[in-house]
Amino acid sequence: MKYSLIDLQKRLLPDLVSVMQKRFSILQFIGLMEPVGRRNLSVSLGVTERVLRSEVTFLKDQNLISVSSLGMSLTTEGKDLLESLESVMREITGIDKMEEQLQNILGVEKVIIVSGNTDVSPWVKSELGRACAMRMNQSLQGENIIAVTGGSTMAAVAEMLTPEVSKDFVFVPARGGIGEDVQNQANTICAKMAERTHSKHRVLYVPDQVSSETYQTIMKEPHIKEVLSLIKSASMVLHGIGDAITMAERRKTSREDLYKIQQADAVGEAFGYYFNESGEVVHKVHTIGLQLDDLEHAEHVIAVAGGSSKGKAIRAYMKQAPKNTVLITDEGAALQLLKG
Amino acid sequence: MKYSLIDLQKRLLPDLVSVMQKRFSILQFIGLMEPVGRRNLSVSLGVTERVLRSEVTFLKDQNLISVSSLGMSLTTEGKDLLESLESVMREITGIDKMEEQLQNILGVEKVIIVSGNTDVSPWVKSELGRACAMRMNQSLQGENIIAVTGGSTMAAVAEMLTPEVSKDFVFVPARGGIGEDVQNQANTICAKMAERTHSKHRVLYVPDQVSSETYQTIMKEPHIKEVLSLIKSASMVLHGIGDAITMAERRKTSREDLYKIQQADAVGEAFGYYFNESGEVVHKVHTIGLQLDDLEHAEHVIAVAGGSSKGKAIRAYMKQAPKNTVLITDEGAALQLLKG
DNA sequence: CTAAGTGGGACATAATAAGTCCATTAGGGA
DNA sequence: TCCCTAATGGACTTATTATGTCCCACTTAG
Repeated sequence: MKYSLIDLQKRLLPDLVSVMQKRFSILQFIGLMEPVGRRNLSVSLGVTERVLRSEVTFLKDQNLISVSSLGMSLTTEGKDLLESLESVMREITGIDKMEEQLQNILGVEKVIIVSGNTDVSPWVKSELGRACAMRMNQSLQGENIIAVTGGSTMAAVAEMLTPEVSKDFVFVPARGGIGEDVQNQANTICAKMAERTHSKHRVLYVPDQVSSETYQTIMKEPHIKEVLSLIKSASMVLHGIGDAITMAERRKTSREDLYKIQQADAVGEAFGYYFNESGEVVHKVHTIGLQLDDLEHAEHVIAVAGGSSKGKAIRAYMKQAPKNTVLITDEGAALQLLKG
Repeated sequence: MKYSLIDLQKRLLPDLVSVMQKRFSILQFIGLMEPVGRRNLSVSLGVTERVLRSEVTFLKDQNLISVSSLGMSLTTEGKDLLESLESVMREITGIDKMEEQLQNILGVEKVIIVSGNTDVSPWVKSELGRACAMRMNQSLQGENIIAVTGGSTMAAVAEMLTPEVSKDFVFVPARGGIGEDVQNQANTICAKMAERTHSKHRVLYVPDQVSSETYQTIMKEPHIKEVLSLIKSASMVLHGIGDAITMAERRKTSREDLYKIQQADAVGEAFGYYFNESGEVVHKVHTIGLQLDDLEHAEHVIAVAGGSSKGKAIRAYMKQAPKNTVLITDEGAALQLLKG
């Protein structure tokens, strides 16, 4: 894999872009409003006057702006620089801008975008995983219960976890009996995550379709009851988002359910819930564990999904998603979301 | 004029390159010596252990290196990054490296290189001027007497001065009677510099070739005496470096002097002194004002000259140049200097 | 078993950034 | 002409961050 200059720099100096962005927008505003005073400018930019002042002295030393008793203006040099910057910044901060835009559009806590498109470049899935692991590392400290769903994306997240993240985790499958191949089952993924972080996990095996009677019996099982209470008290929920039809087909969905899903124009799926384009729940896999309403009570909710083909699914689910959700996605999906 | 990405970044975040360089070399060393411990590494890199430690924790957080009880090693990611970095850094820090090398080779206080080649791109001369103005800004505060020579390069410096540099300057021509066209005469340039910085200047008009008798008379002139004493007490000397033959031809040099200069294989010229490739003075324009020996007593000496055609001249003069000289040149000349 | 190497914890201190308040001044409108 | 507003820049305090310093526990090679 080949890194671009800016990627290298981001890695070696992570707040390069944010600093550049800050100074760039100061120049931009001055260019727009010149001559302009500090107070005036600081409110426009939403920074305190003091930090603006520091920036201003810096820019003055760099000979990019000149100050007079009328206010600040760009120097000829500053104008030239700004001109070159305009095009460069669009490129550099494209992703950052997209994150911001999506945060606003989707109305969630945070959107994290990794560059690339999972549909085109499979390795981007690992990048999603890494971004998720990083986020977990940032948000969590000490003991935590983490509820996890299945899917290949979640499997990628598991692969990117390291013991450094923490050791006091308990991973639990978010819901029982969502039949997939073993490798991508929630139970398997929980085990993998626990292994990679040197922490613990629980399993939850329940038959998919059961009679009401059997259901009651199962629910009385102490082991099951414990896992269920763990799920309800999870401080973090980690889940993927899938394309409705793909998911339905992958699972052993009954013919009538499949028909129902198709008729209702379901496009998205997350932890067993199917959503149409308006974000309404049109079908729900009947099983125990985490329910949609429970999400709001979790401190952290991270949704991970990438690839332009998942754009619709993500948009659909996001209409229902609780505000405390953090969406981790890729450029491919992000562009789809913005197109909408 | 079009700025490149890295130029923009340097301007918006001046210590970007130095930070990148530092972290890059840490990665480089670890890659070379892994596994290696902190103490060991810190002496190799010549940084204190504590700052290395801060860097290490940073690199660890970035997942570029891994630490164990054996020491530090690169992660796979770190290796990938390093590989990409090797080529990028060569490019980015090429000029910085050249500056360092030339400082050592020439044995002067500082070498500042601007990118480009004055011979090819005329606008680079303005860049030289800007670099000089910046340097002046950095080194000088309060009241200063500045002795200046003539030449088109010095004229370019004058063009780039701004009132921000300071207002308490007195510009004086370094030497009298070095005949050139009016535009590039020391007197004209001093006037221009004074005008652009809102400060003062003096003029010094003396005939080129005079009899000993006339000379004595002139020297008694109070106005001349004052200017001469200003020159001797200048805290900064600003001068260009020229190609010997070109300069000799441009001046109204007598036939015998021209012959003398050519016979002595003079290649370089600065403030009326002609130097051969060994740096020996082979001819000297007889006039009053700044003498070569006076340079050592000036606090700051800035020599400005660019263009690959001036490489030889610069090298010749630099053999004589006082140690407190700051050389401002361009890539074209710098490459010539390094070739030698 | 020892000794030399390792990382990392803990704390003091220096350097830097940011918050806060105010003095001074230039320019524009009445 | 004069005053009022908005401007910068100085000065001080406080918070945050980087660095210097010392030491301890641990691993591993010999």
